[in-house]
Amino acid sequence: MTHNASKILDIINYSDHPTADDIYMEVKRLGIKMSPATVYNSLAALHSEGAIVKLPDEGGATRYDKSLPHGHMICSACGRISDLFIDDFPDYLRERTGTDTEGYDLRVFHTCPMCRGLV
Amino acid sequence: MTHNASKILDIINYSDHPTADDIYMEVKRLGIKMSPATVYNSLAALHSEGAIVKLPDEGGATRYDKSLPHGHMICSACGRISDLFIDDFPDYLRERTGTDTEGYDLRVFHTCPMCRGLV
DNA sequence: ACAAGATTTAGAATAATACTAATTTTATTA
DNA sequence: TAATAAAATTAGTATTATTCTAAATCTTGT
Repeated sequence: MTHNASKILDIINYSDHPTADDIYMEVKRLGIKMSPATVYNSLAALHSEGAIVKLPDEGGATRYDKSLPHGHMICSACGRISDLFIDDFPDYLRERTGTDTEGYDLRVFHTCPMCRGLV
Repeated sequence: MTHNASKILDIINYSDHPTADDIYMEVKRLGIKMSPATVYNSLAALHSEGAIVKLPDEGGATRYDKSLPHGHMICSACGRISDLFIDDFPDYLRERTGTDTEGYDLRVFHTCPMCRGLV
C-alpha cells in the first residue's frame, strides 16, 4: 500500500462516510499535497484490495467506508448515514439464501430521531 | 401517471434491472417516439411516487427495478443481478434495529452457479 | 548513484444525468 | 367545440463525478 493510500485509509477510518471530494478536501486541510487523480487512484486500489467498500449513492457521489462487515441506516429526511452492526447477519443470510455469500451491502431507510424531532 | 411513464413502468416490470439507457433503447425498439430526457423525467417521477427503486451501481449506470420489497444477489464474477425474496426480512430488521424502517436496499455478493461452472 | 519500475500529476476526455427554455400535448372551461 | 390553462415533452446544453493519458517524479534494489 502506498503512502498516499495509507493516508486516505486513515481518513476514511476517522471520517463519516466521505465522498472522494470530501477526502480530497481533508487531504488539503491536512496540508498534504495530493492531486484528485491520486485520490481516485488510491480509492480504486484500496477497493480492489478489499480494504474499503464503495457505497454508490442515488443521485450523488459515491461514498467510501471501511470494509468491516456492517450495514447502514440512512435517514430519508436528512440523508445522514450511520453504521448498523447486526452480528448474526452473515449467518442469517447464509441460511436464507442457501448459499455462501462473499459480502453484502445493506441500507435501511428510516427517519432519524433528530428528524422526528425527538432530539 | 403519464402515458410515457406508464410505458416505462411496463418495461421495468418485464426487463431485468435495466439502466436508463436500456429503457431508452427498448422504447425505440418498440417504435415509440420518446426522448432520453423523458426517460429520465419519467424515472424521476416514478421514483418519487415510490413506484420504482433505484439501484446505483459501483462504477456504472443506475439500474431500476419494481418497488416490491426484495433484495438482490449480485454475481461478483459476471455482474448478473437476480432478485432475492426473504419474507421475514422486514420483521427481522425491525427486531434488530429496534425501530420502524421505511424500506431497505439489500445486495448480497456471491459467485453465481454459472460462474462456478456448475451449469 | 543508477536503472527499472511504480506512483503521481495536470489536464483532457467521457459518461451519466440534470437543466433550460421553447414546443407540443392534454385537460378544462366557456 | 373553441379558447385557455396546465402539464408533459423535447433538443440541446450544462454539470458532475470519474477515468484516461502521457509526462514527470519518486522509490527501490543493486
